[in-house]
Amino acid sequence: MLRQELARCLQQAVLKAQQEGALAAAALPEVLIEHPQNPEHGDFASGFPLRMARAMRMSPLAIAEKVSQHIVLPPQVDKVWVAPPGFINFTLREDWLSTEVESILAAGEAYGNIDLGKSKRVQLEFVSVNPTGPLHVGHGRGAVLGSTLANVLTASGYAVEKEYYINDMGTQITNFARSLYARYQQCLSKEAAVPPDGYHGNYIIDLANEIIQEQGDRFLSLPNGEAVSQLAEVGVAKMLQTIKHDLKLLDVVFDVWFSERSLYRGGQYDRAMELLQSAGYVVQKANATWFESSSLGEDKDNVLVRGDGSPTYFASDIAYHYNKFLERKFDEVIDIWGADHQGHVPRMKAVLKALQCDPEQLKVIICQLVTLRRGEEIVKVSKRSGDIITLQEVIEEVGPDPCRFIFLSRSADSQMDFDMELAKKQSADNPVYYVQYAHARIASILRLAKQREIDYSQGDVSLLTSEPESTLIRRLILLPEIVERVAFSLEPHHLPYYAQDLATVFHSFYKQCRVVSEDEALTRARLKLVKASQLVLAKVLRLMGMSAPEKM
RNA sequence: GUCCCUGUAGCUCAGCUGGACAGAGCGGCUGCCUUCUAAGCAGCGGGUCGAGGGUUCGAAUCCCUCCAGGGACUCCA
Repeated sequence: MLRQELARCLQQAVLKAQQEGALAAAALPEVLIEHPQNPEHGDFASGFPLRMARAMRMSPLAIAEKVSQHIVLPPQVDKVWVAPPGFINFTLREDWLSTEVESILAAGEAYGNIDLGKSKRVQLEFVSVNPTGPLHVGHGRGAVLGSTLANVLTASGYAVEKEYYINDMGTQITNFARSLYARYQQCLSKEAAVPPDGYHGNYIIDLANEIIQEQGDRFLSLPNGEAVSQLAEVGVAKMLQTIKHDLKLLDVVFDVWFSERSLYRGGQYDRAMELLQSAGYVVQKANATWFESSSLGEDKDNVLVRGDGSPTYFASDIAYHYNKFLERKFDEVIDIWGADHQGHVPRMKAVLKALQCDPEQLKVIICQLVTLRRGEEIVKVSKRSGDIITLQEVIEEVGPDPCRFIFLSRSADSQMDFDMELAKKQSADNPVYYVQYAHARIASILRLAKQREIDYSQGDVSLLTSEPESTLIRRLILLPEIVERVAFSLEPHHLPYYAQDLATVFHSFYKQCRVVSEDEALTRARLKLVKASQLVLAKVLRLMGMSAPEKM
């Protein structure tokens, strides 16, 4: 990328200046190239001389002068100049910028793809909600974040696998099954009560009725324990169907659905525990089996196997990550967890150390909570109690594209209010539609061109020299950098901001530059630019998992 | 009590591993549709960047203390 190339040029210039004695010898920090906020400062800039001033015992401005004298400019750059208090600025050549339009057209849908990943195998695990109830908004956030990251990492040259971890055993599943059994009995006019720590939501009743419709009252004749365990199977399968269905509404699709129980049938659990044991991290105390995380710098130990002999969620998760790293051998694993799992992160890092893996291979994104509200009123989403608003209802009310856009527009670090009233009220002026409208506008221009049978394949892009045109091109060629940045930082929220910015620049161009006009040569050139804009806009929308409408 | 996240314009949020006058959307106020989509464009107004110290040539950004909101500290997941 041009940015890296400039950094290299600068570095070489410094070295050369040092060799010639123009600059004092000093260790060089990494040369950073940035985009100045103010366009008057050029396309790229570096504050490198400012940082070197002390070590070189020279004024930043003087250093900048020396460096710029020694620099060999890459062909894309028009000029380099020095600005106080010691910046080195670069401006791109207008004729090079216009040829970038051709590059975009040539790359087509692949424009923006980069080779950061070098085909490294990355597993992205997200959502992984207990199959004991429908998804709510908070889960939607994780789903959108994860699927978008998967899109971007794929575009960045990683081999990505998306996985959903199904917690299909353990205490919560038992609570769920008992609750379901109670509702099942109630629906068949039997006395029964949902356990206090069970699931009280109405969806359990619907589920019970559905099972009755399909399988009748056959569970009544089974012994209590058998009925519960069979209903657990049926109930979990049905909840998973609902979850899959809801995720599909947001265009979230997984490659692998991984069952927690399979870790026990497949021996991963035994092998992982054996490994920890032989490494000396497993101790027996207080009637339970513990992972001695305190010896790895944690503030306390954690239970692996309870007094009653049942393994904890933590033990399963150890077996699961053992499987991810040592059996499936992913180069990198990214887990997206809710804020309530934040305390789990250092534990899992400690586990990796114990398993002789590099903790850096595991990246955990903690996604802060979502509060759902309608104006002032906070809407409850808890699964275990009373009335809830499901993700499905939110999507149906707000629409999948606005949902995705809203979820993506905030960094995972910050908690968000999802205001249904606002989301719907804003619809008309929603940034979502603003971006999509730009795409639809483009489609409309291209339709007109087609209707008039304008062949712009031979358009001459060197005619694209006006200010709105070059501003637009400058934005278009930012796409690979945005992709890189999102892939590197694992922060997809930069995408919607870029999309919006691009749309703004396009709308402005549209207003100032008539595309299909009397001037045939200019028309052909501008149609190329418009087509390139469509490719980039559609690409960003696709990365965000949103639709790129031809008409609105 | 310990740990994690957050605190930037009336509201919702960006601010790229310290940089050149602090940005966007919404809301408010002005203008702009006989030509490719006005779900648009152009402009105005609006901020002691939670508070106080510190590091630095330079801090919204890094360090410390404090304040406020949220979350985690279960043989729950």
